[in-house]
Amino acid sequence: MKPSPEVTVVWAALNVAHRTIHRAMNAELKANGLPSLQWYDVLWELDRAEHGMRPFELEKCLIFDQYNISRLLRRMIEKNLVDETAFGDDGRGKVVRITAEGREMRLRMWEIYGPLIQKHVGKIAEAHDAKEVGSALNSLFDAELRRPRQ
Amino acid sequence: MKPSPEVTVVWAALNVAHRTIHRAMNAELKANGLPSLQWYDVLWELDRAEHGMRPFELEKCLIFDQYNISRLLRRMIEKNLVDETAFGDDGRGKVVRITAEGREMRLRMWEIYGPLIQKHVGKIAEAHDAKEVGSALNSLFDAELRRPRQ
DNA sequence: ACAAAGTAAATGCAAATGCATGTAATTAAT
DNA sequence: ATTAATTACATGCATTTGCATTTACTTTGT
Repeated sequence: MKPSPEVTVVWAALNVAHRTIHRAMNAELKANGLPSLQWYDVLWELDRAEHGMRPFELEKCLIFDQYNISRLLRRMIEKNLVDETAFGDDGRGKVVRITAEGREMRLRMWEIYGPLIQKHVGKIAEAHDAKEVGSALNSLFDAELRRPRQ
Repeated sequence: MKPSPEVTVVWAALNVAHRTIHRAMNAELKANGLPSLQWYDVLWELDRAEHGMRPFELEKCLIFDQYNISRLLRRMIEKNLVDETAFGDDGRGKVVRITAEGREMRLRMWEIYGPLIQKHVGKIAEAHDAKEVGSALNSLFDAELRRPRQ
């Protein structure tokens, strides 16, 4: 079935908005000597997880590929933002936790990132109903693992 | 300035929607032996350009980095989807054009891609005003180079 | 109990990307 | 007219990603 013009417009706009904003944010983070948004997402999920998380949980809730989570975690562990411990109940598994240093890093990132969200995405609230748009976008994917985000 | 919760929800939803849909579409294209959405975007822009385009124009309208466009075009030229000719008026420049094979490829991709847009993004039209959402998303970036898209 | 199937995570190798810089041509400045 | 600054595009090198496969357990089926 061919896509309707309205739907196509949504898709095109979604792409452009995402790319433009994402690249601007990453550039700004980098300019401040901070890691990328990817790292923020991991830190944020781990910061909220009371008892750490399994890599496969991160994989699902952040929509990463398994091998990417695996390697990203290794890099973050090397930087002491995250640590890992074996998971007793299942010999294959492990649990990753954010470190104190990781929490600090997340906060430093948030000082930059938070205002950037408002700057780039806040425009939407000027002429549109942000709640409506958020809910519309949320309807676009099958949510199983969604947890509220800061 | 800290971001408002509504705005943050829009941003989070924008990210999840984009990633989920993008990865599903690319997976489907690959499963059909077709190139990625990136390639589609280039083919589409070139298909509409009557007299070819300069790489720097593609760079701007597709929001690519200069070196990425440069290398992407090289790969597409190697596959005979695109060809290049020197640009007479400016010795530094060149003009790239879609080939007949490139047009064919775009159509083959569109047969898969079009329905996927409807499938993944069409949901939005069930419970929301797609035009409103499209316009809201379009308000998120400063558009200079926007041209309507199929 | 044992083999077969499934799941969690890591990894070797190839391809793509990011970053800095290079090359060549054009435009601006004095 | 010469030099300096800018623009268009390419590229070497390091990092990251994608893909396929591997390793090490666990669960299921008989």
